Amino acid sequence: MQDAKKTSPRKARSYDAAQSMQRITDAAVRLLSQRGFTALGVNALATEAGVDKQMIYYHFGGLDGVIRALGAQTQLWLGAALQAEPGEPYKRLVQRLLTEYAKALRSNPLLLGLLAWELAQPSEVLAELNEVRSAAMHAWTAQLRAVSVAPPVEVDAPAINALLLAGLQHLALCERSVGSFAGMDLRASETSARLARAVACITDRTYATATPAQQG
Amino acid sequence: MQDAKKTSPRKARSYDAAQSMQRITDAAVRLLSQRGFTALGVNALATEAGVDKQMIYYHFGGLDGVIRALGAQTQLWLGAALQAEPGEPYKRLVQRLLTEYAKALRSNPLLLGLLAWELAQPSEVLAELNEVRSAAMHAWTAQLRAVSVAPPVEVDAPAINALLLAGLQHLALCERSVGSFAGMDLRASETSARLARAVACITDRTYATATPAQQG
DNA sequence: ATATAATTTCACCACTTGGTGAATTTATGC
DNA sequence: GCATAAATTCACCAAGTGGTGAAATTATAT
Repeated sequence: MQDAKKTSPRKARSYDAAQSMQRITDAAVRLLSQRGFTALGVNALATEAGVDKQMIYYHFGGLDGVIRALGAQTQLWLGAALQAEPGEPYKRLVQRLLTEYAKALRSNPLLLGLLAWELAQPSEVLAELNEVRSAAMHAWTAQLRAVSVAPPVEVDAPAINALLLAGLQHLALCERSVGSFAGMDLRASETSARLARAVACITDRTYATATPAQQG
Repeated sequence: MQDAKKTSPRKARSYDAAQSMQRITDAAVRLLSQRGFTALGVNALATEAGVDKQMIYYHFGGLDGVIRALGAQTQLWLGAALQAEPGEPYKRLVQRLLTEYAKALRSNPLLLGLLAWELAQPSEVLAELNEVRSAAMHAWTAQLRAVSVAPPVEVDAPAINALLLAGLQHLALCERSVGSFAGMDLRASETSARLARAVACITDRTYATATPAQQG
């Protein structure tokens, strides 16, 4: 009975700060991605983590600290997995980016929870996270712009891309909450493919710079 | 002093059910559009309305009843102000629709509050409102389809329109909460014009059916 | 005028919320 | 082994939550 402590010395410590913090952040992720930000209170979080709520104040200084830790721990803004290929035309690059972003977003319930939270209740902590996220995205697009080809000049590429990005983000949020938008069943199996094709179609035609050689 | 009751018989009734209900729904609109749905509790609503909270249960049966009344009272889904002009090409029609929708949405904080609420906390009552709203929108597009020209067949118009609509809606939500999206300052004066132009550009090029006569 | 129904207010309930002081238990350095 | 610090638990607080029963007030019909 009591030899369990010796067989696994790494796990069976009763007073382990790191483990407690991990439990708390894990529970926060669970609550936020499954039940939304309204369920993320001090009491509920402590209960979900199986820990006294005082631990939240002791280790993180409060709920805000947990949120910040969440941002530091998880990669909320998509890793730099997306790279520009050498001679890739701008329109195809944007298309690939958007569809990849949509896919990544749909499989990241934590980020979706944070985004919904920010839309409903803007706060300083969430603004911090947003700051970091958008800064990363900015740097990433800048690095992209340096490497890849230039966008067409005759259109307002930033506005267009923002609009499409916002659309995909909104549809991801709707899929998770209501499940549909404007009559489209977002949880249907073919929907994501339809949207990907729509993105492709839009980028293809909108970023078609006075094509030197007409094809198809 | 006591003649005030006789001078304005319509207003100075102390026990007026209609007036109480109006006060409550008005207060609900105020709270929801200004402070978000987390501020819309039974107690806060009663206080804001200057009425005992029992009135909420007596007249509406609870908070849900107030929400339903909100949906019935206000026109949440844009009046039928948008009509298709006789020979208007599809792409211009869609463009006009989208920009009008964006404009109307931006000036309707109540609807924005409800949308944000639904994204964060899907509930039955909100689903009802959403149902009504999307049904109205569906009927409206159907009537539109009957009157106006047909959309191009070579593209998935519903998906494209949904994506653009979702983008505008998301940007409206972001404008109200964080104020920016993807590095764009949504509260800047020229932003709405930029977005309108982006929409015009996208629809113009995406819905350009093998144009019979090239102009411009 | 008066009885009755509609409307409003008051007082209270159990429960949850975020937050804190103090005691208790475990780890750690000497 | 022992003092000290770190980590955890417990007990409690004031304030706020949704909700209800019953009394009090006002309108209305007779």
